Amino acid sequence: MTSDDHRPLTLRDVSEASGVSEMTVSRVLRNRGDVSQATREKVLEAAKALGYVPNKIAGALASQRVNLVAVIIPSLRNMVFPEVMSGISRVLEETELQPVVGVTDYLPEKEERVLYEMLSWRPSGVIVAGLEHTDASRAMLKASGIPVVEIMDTDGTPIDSAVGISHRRAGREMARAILKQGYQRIGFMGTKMPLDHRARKRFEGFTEALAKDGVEIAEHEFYSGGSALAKGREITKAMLERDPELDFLYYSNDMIAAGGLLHCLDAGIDVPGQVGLAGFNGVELLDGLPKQLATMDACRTEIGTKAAEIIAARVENPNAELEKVVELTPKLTLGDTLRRR
Amino acid sequence: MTSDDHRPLTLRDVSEASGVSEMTVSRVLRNRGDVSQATREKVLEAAKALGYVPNKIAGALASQRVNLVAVIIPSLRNMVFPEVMSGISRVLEETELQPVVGVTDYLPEKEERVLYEMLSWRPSGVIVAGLEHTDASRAMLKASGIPVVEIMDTDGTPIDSAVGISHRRAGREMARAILKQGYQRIGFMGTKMPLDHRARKRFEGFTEALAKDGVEIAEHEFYSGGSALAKGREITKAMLERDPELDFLYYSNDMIAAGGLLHCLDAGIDVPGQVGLAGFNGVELLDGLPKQLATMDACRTEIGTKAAEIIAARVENPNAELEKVVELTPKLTLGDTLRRR
DNA sequence: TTGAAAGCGCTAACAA
DNA sequence: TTGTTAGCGCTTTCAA
Repeated sequence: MTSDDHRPLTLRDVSEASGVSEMTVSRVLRNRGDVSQATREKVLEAAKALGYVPNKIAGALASQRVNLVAVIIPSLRNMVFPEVMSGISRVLEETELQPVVGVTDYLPEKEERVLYEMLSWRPSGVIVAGLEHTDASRAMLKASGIPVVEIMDTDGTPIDSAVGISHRRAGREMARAILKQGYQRIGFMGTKMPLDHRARKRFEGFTEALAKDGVEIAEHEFYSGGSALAKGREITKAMLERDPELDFLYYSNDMIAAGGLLHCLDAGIDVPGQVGLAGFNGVELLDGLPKQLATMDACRTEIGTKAAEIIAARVENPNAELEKVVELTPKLTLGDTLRRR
Repeated sequence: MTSDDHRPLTLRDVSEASGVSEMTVSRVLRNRGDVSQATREKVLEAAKALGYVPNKIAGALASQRVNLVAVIIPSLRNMVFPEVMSGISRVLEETELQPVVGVTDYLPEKEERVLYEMLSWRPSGVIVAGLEHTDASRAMLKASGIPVVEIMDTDGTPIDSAVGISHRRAGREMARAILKQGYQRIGFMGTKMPLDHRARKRFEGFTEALAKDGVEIAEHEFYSGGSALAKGREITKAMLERDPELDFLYYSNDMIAAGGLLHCLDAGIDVPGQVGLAGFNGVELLDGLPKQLATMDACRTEIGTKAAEIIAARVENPNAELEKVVELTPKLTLGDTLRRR
């Protein structure tokens, strides 16, 4: 039996192996301060030979600096969030900062737990989806004293700053576009998610703008679970059977809208002549459907990059004067399903 | 100007506020050791009133324990990995352990960097996608002395242990199923990813099994970039124009296969009579297409749960005797596109 | 350019 | 049941 019982290597081991003080080894490994070329090489060589990996736990405690940015999102299975993540990563890769993801499953209490957990690692900043949080979560974020960016949504008051789109406005604009094309008898389908505040706000903006023109939603249905594409087919079929006079269907996301489109094509319904369709999100994933869906893109990557830029700027200079709310403008795509001939 | 310059709270603050020693506060906050009900309440109250969030950096350094599991995957945008993640999370939620994700973008050098970064936080275990790594990465993993589970693939020799499917075998089985239905003139379409070893192994297994029956791939094409659905349409169209005699198309993933299916239906091609189709992955996302695609599911969630279970067991008992390689069996679904009438 | 000492905020181990 | 002491492995600060 050897004495190799896997004690992880420390600076001290590198120090001994290279005959240089721990302090100087530390300086070499961090590229800090002046170190002669000769010592630098000796140290690097020793570290590499031993396979030394620095202990960031100790480093962070000593330096009181943790180059982590907590990113708290509802889910990874909704393509929207991976896209936001890549925007964040792209920006942070240019800096010392690193994103760390936490997932809440759309549950406020879980968000609270995840947040507590992440804050206990003393990150340099927090990016969190949505403006709605438990009181305890808001309190923690405020007390943390670190930059906080709430993303995706701008309909509300941010704790510190916010980057996103106005979902109410998005709903209103879609409603206007639909009315403008002469559609009148409109059905709505969405997820049964009392906690998906953004979908709720879009729905509110949508009905509000319709109401201004004296139009009311003729039918609506909220689903949950299952494959979105299949669900979209299914509930579209059911809704059109209930009310065959419907001339437009608005969906809370592109996936169920795609299902709806496939149903309509199968059923020989003329789209967009007889029935128009629109979704929300602009998922590139779906380019290649028989017809291009009308949709509104949620500026996902841009939200990520902008949020990360704010965090980076605030970490760099905590007193930087930055806009508190960055409202991006979602782009409406009429596609082939929202253009009456 | 107040003295409130946002020094984060420490145990000492809670200790002073509650009149209990730091050590006892620490015990209460961690539910360790015996503490009288009275003290416990005093402490909890003080901690809550102050809004104290423990400093895990310090805790981890002192206890030499970090309840983090590094999960290193190529991408979050391929739905496969979020699904693996949810399997991992589900299991780890029952334990003290927490997953932390790192993304490599399918680049070995980036994997190496991410791994180094994660190991420097001294996690309790590592779950990493694939069996192919740089020498430096393997060395780090071996030297770390923590449990390592390589996931997705079992065609190779794991560093420590592995959970996945045999992609070679998956390719072979698909080939046999296709031949069995009497298809003879087969085209292959896949991603142009020299670094996607699993796709490569499936392709190898596929051609190998065909060769056993004296069949060779008639056409193949590798694409990159763009929306998979649109690409699938496009390259399928091109391939069928080049060789109209093809009677089967095998795709390296379900998304491009779906694009291919949509093209065939548009072009009035009888599927699966004239041309059969198959993909790989079994993405639930796509249920709801006009025809159900033949595919092979990659056991994504199960890979996640099993890998997490291994890590949890090894953390619990480092000497536990566990199987080194867990090979799961992918389920072949013939669907509507691989069944000659 | 290098080194020595002190301490980051917590917990293990032991003492009372 | 509670408290005291001594570090965990680094970095900051200051001295040489």
